[in-house]
Amino acid sequence: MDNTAFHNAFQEFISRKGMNATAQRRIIAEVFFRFPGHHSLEEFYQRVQQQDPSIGQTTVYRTLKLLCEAGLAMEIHFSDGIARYELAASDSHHDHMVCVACGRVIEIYDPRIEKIQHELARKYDFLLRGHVHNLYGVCASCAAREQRERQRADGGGLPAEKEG
Amino acid sequence: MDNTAFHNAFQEFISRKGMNATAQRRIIAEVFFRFPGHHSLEEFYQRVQQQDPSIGQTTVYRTLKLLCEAGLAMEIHFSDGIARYELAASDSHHDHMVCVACGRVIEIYDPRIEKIQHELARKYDFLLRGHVHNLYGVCASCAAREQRERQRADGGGLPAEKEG
DNA sequence: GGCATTATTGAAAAAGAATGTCAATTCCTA
DNA sequence: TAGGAATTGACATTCTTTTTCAATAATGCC
Repeated sequence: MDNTAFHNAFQEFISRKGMNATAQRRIIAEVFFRFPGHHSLEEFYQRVQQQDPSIGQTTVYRTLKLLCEAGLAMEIHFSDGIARYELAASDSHHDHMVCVACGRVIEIYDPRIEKIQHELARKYDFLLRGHVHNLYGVCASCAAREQRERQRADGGGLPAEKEG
Repeated sequence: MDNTAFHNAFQEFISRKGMNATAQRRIIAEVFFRFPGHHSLEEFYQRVQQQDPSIGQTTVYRTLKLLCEAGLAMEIHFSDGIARYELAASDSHHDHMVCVACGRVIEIYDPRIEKIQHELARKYDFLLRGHVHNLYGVCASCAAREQRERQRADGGGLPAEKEG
């Protein structure tokens, strides 16, 4: 996979802002573009450390913010309160099915939604940069577990005579 | 608006779990059911304080978690890292068009998306509790402003002969 | 190439939010 | 109403995000 276009876009943003293209920024951007999926600051920091242990967490943090400003990254939130970052490329998708019980995340993709999103952007006169689309619910196994717990609670608490 | 059904559901959950129905829990649930929209712990706490200043933040926090467990509340995250809670009623919509430049938020609603969401939940065997759907982009006026700034940046650096 | 200026870095501290602790209080059952 | 368990609320702790600031590195100028 070639990420030249991303690097160029970042470079261009950096110089337009009158900022310096430093080795740290290059390495962090590199890691970001090559590490698919949505990851926390900590996870990116670990990866960056492998590349160059001298780079600090603060710099990773700031560079991720910078990538967001440049429109190349997106900060997304599931339900655990930890910020995650992922590629905000127009062909990357941010549709997730999140289990509120166990935290499991399934990536989903439906071209119809993409199509409608573009329609809506046109309707409201927006230049679409990305989106976050999280469906929250309870996955099958957690639903089953909750069901069992509910039954145990009924059965254990007091022998229920009444129905419903 | 009558929230009896919600209160009953909460009551039922409380007793099913073998928990006590306390005055605090009743007041907090009351505030939650009557305070429309998505609010942070702090905001709910303020409201509860008005009702009963003796109730502590911890109890509000715990009761909101309880409401989530009961499937009556949902914890949602925008992009500021603060957890917000809102009614997990099936008819609540969370679709927003957000301008990343000026922060303007337009509420959107498209029944086709709702329909697809239910389809997807079925496909992945999830019990849907709610969703967050944010489209991020640049609104028309901000896009125009950014365009001007880009041109000024070009013009300022070196006298540009070419037209964009 | 060397120097001054300015931006950037990274360790540590601060700020902020979420969660845990525990003695005091309240609630439920008998 | 008494006993035992659950709950409460002030505070402490943990965890993440953000700021601070002295040291360092990059850029432009000569």
